[in-house]
Formats: sequence, structure tokens, C-alpha cells
Amino acid sequence: MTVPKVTPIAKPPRAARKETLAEPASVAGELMMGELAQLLGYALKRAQLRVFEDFLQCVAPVQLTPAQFSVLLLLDNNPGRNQTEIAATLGILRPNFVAMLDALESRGLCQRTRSSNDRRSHILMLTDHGRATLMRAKKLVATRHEARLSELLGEDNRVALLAMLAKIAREF
Amino acid sequence: MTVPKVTPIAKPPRAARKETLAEPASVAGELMMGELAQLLGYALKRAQLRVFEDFLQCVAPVQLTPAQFSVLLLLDNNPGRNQTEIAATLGILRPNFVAMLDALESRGLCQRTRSSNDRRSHILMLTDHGRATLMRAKKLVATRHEARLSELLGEDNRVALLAMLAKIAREF
DNA sequence: TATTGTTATACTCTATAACTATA
DNA sequence: TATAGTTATAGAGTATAACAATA
Repeated sequence: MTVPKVTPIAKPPRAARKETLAEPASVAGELMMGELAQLLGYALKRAQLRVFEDFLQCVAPVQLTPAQFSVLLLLDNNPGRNQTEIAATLGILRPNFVAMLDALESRGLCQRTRSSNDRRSHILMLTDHGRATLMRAKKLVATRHEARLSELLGEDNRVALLAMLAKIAREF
Repeated sequence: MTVPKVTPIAKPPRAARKETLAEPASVAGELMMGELAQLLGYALKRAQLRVFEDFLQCVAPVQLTPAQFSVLLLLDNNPGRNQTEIAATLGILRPNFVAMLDALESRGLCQRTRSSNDRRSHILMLTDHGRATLMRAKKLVATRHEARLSELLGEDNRVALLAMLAKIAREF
């Protein structure tokens, strides 16, 4: 799969007129970011932290972290799967998934049921409350979070960004 | 600052011909990602993990983590700054920066010197070995890491991606 | 013998309070 | 009194080994 083509328009403004003396490495206030400003990994990390921070804030009314939201979403879209399958899909290690599920289940958002086919595995399902909470969360994410991102970048750019990130995760 | 305009070209391929029966939620192998596939935060996190993983691998010859690399870069571009300034610029909390510097200094990559102006603060500088190591690391990053990212996305897209990520970190 | 869920554990990151030495 | 560096500490997130129940 290819990524939407991008037409650069806004080149970095040519060196602002040097006022008086050639200025040294920095203005004693701002530090020089140097090559860091071109490092994709650095920009990626910074953006990710900011986006998660905003997500948390937007979804605060239903008290869900990004990770918890992703679990509920996956349970809703894949009812009847077991812990290993859900965890693996999200890149969560099975041992670490136990406490996560404990938290969600103790809040009455999802339910573990022993499978009758394979009595080793736990079938996972959202409860009604879990479904309702997820719906509320989805609306909050769409209207408060993603909408503002789309506004910031422009919808076409948001889609292109998503495509590039997915491509990196998949093919890099 | 605005972001380079993007012209989408590759829309998601229209629903592949449904072969026989309408297929259920999943094929019992692949899970349905559902709305997760559209969540920018999720894509951001996944891409960031992959990029850091690759960074680590590419820079393995000089044994630097992304965070350590960013510190050395900043020291090189801003000699004579103190711990508070460097840490704050990178979003590292001062208490957590102490152990990081201990590690770099014990490897002979940088040096703390008490400032003669303000004897509370430590002036930070790269050692010759630190500078040499940074140069090696920069070459590894450029030729092994960033070059492959540029190859994957296309250079124009890579630049557009960087601009959007920076914009999110700055303005979102 | 292999797999599912689990426990225990450890290591990294991140976050806060409080200490010391300077200012 | 405020600030720089530091210590201690606690909490997430992530990683591995090993166990009981089941296949």
C-alpha cells in the first residue's frame, strides 16, 4: 500500500535577516535543537506524548486510558475472543494483560467466561455497561480529540499522517 | 506555521469482492481493528515504538539510546549550559536527568564542571570522546535509520510527516 | 508435550517531595 | 527566600520465568 502523495509548500523561512552581529549558537534563552529538529523519532515521541495527554483529558469523563480504550474497542469488534488473542493483537504481553483485565472487569466493563470448548481459555465480552461506556468514550474521542486534530492539520493531512504512521508500523 | 499540503491519492481499496457468503466479523484468524485503525494516537504509538526499536538497532555499535543520543546532540549544540537547561529542553525532569548524566559521564562522553559564576550549577560539555561518539552515531542514524525511513515514505512525505508531528507537539 | 491464564519479579520511565549547598 | 543538583521513593509500563489447569 502506498501513501497519499504530498506536495510540500511551506519551506522553512529563509534565514531571517541577521540584525546586527552574527548571533552565536543561541540567544542565551532558547537552546539550539540542532539535528534533533530533523529526527523523526524525536518528533514522533513528542507528538505521541502530547496526543496521549490530550486523549486522557478528553476521555476523562469516562476514566479510560488510551490502552483501556483500545481493549474495549477490540472486545466490541471481536466478541468471544480469549485473552491471548486480544492481548497479542494490541502488542500487550499476556502476563501484563491480566491486571489490565482485572481493572476493567472490576469496574463492570467486561467479563471473563471460561470457554466450554477449551476450558483453559477465557472468553472475553463487553458488558452492557462496558458497551455504553465505550460508546460515550468514542463520542468524546471523535468530537473533542480527533476533531481538534483534524482542525489543526486539515482533514486531508490528518488522513495522510495516519497512513504514513500505519505504514511505518507495518513496513519499516 | 502551516504544514505542506497533502493530496490524497490512494483511497482504501473498495471492499474486495465478497467471495461466497457474507463473512462475519472476522475470519477466525485476523481480528477486527475497528475504529482503532482510524485512531491517530494508536498509530502514533505503534510507529514510535517501531522507530525507536530500529534506532536502537542502527545505533547499537555506539550503544546509545534515543534519549542519550538527544542529550549528546543538545550538549554539542549548546556547550556550557547547565543540567536544568538541557533537561528542561528535552522534557526530562531534573531528578531523572541525574542518573542519565551519571551514565554518560562514567562512559567518558561528557563532563560536569562547577560554574564559577554560580557555584550551584554544573556546566555540561562533551568530551572529545563524546564528540567522536556523537559523530559516529549521527552517521549511523543518517545512513542506516533516517535513510531507510526516507526510502520507505519518499523524501517529500518524510518531510511532511516531520512537519506535522512537530506541529502537533507544538500547537495541539 | 504444549497452551491458557496466572503469579512473581525485575527493569525502565516517569513523577513528587525533600535535602544540601549555594545564591 | 529561592534555585541547582541531588536523593529517595513511588507508580506506570514492559519483560521473562515458571506454575496450575487443561488440551
